[in-house]
Amino acid sequence: MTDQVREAVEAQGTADLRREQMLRAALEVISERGYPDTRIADVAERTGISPALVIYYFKTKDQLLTEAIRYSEDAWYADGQRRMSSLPTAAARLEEIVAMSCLPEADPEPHGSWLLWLDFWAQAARNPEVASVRQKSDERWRAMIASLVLAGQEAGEFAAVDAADFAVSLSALLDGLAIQIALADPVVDPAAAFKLSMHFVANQLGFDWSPGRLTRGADRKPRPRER
Amino acid sequence: MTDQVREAVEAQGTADLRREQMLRAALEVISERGYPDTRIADVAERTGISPALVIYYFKTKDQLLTEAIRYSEDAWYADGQRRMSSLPTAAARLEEIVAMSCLPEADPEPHGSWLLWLDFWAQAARNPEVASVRQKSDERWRAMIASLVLAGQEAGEFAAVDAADFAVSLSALLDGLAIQIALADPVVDPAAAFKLSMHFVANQLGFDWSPGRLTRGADRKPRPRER
DNA sequence: ACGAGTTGACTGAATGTTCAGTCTAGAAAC
DNA sequence: GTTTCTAGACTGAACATTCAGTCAACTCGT
Repeated sequence: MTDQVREAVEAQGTADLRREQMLRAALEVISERGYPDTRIADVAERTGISPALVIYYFKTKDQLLTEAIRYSEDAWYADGQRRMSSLPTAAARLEEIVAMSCLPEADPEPHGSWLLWLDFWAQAARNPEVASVRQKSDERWRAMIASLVLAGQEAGEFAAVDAADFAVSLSALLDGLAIQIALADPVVDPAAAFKLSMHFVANQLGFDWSPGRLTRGADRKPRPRER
Repeated sequence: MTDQVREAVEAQGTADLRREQMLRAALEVISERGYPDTRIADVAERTGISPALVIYYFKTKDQLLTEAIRYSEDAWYADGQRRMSSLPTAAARLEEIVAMSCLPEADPEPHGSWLLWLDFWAQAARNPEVASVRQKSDERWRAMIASLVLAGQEAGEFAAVDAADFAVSLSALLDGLAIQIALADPVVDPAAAFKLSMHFVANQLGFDWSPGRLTRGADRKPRPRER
């Protein structure tokens, strides 16, 4: 662990490393305590530095938290792109996306990322900075879905639905299910959410899908952690 | 105004009246400032009383806010029941439900109720009291949808889909769209959300639906306010 | 009918805590 | 030897909650 850190220190400037450590720590704390109850002191402690240093890097608490959210968003999106890049068909990529939204998989903190979304949304309601991050993120997300649909249609995999409308619907559905998953609703577990989503997708796009077609979770090698 | 208040005082105990005033004030403040930034002083000021009295009625701030949310939930659900009761077909009732989730209509505070949901979810993530309120509320909501579907199926209006699955999907879709609406996403306005939802419903349940079938918003008499 | 007791609603002024952000000065890097 | 990092101690403000009591409306014994 210390070695990893040291390597990283060599690799990039101390400053950048520190920044990232703090951002990551901030994300951890946010998902544990919630955005409003996250204290500078928590982030400092987890990073192993003094609270003053946090303020030195990020002028204000708000900036720290906002940047943390931006960081998380970017990581999530990049992760999506990376995962999809290795899959051949549009259908498989769509399935990967849906899985990413529904299934915890190798995620370390049990419900971490999902809870983050809830705070994120609530914060976006009043904080314009956060609102703009969220808006862009959603835009990207929908664009990703839409372009996948278009690709699938060109390849003859999918029926001719309106890609933009489909993107809005699917992303909304996934968001709604994510809420239930994040809050551990007894009737909507991840697997059920995944199945429902895929049925929706297959039905709308007119292709066949049955559960377990891709053996998820069994044959995956441990991915490098991020977020 | 003073007369109304006086009447109300006669009608029910002073205590109950006060409670309700505070709960309503709390909801207003929550949707303006957000749950975490709601101060007891705000609620007191809006009710025209001293902060101490708020604590006198609700032992802690947390209790006040939790009860406010419960109050709001109950009102919303009761409103749904009331609205549906006057509609003849299952399809019309479903449409009413969807409209209630998507369209601001005569709602006074512009985005009030929707923002409330975001805070509500975020809060449910860590506050068990709130979590249980949310859970029950969602249960009710899905049960309402499912029973509507069953009724429609018995009446021969709807196709034979699994009612429970449909309820989960529709409520998730509506939640997801509600987020976009609450956060004023430029591409997902209420009307578009309504249309998308109804297409989903009609498609799943196998009936025809075209926008504007029921002339919404034109022929409605002003309903008594609540929430 | 009336005044001493009783109760419930209510308040203003503390109290105490929790934090974000500042200040000063030392260590390290360049 | 100056700039960049870093920490510890500190301040000031914002709040939730407590406390000690006021005030009005009642009961009920006489």
